[in-house]
Amino acid sequence: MSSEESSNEQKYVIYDMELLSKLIVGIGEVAEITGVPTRKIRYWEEKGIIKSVQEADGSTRRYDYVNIKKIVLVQELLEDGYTLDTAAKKVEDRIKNIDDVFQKIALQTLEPS
DNA sequence: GTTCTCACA
DNA sequence: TGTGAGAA
Repeated sequence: MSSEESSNEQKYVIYDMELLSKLIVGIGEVAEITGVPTRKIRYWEEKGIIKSVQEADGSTRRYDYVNIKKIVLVQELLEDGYTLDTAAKKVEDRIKNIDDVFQKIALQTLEPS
């Protein structure tokens, strides 16, 4: 999705957050789907910019919705010429901002004064 | 298929 | 910043 392939493609929007938050896939599938090689994913994790959730017995890395999203975002920023560190920082900031917004919304709607 | 580490670009 | 290769 480089630039302006805007109109005719109909996209599916997943709005079942409950299900979305439970999507956890292995590194192989993440690599295949996102186009980021497993080697690079491990490298990023080693750098601390993403983290995998580990099941007790298995040794294979598995990634949840948030981290898969990070992988995609970081990759886009890298393609735009950012360094890995700055890309990671921008991703963290964006996620934090979004979290803050929904935190405020949640507080306002769940605890109306 | 996955893991790690060392070395190299 | 990322890969290759070998070994487990």
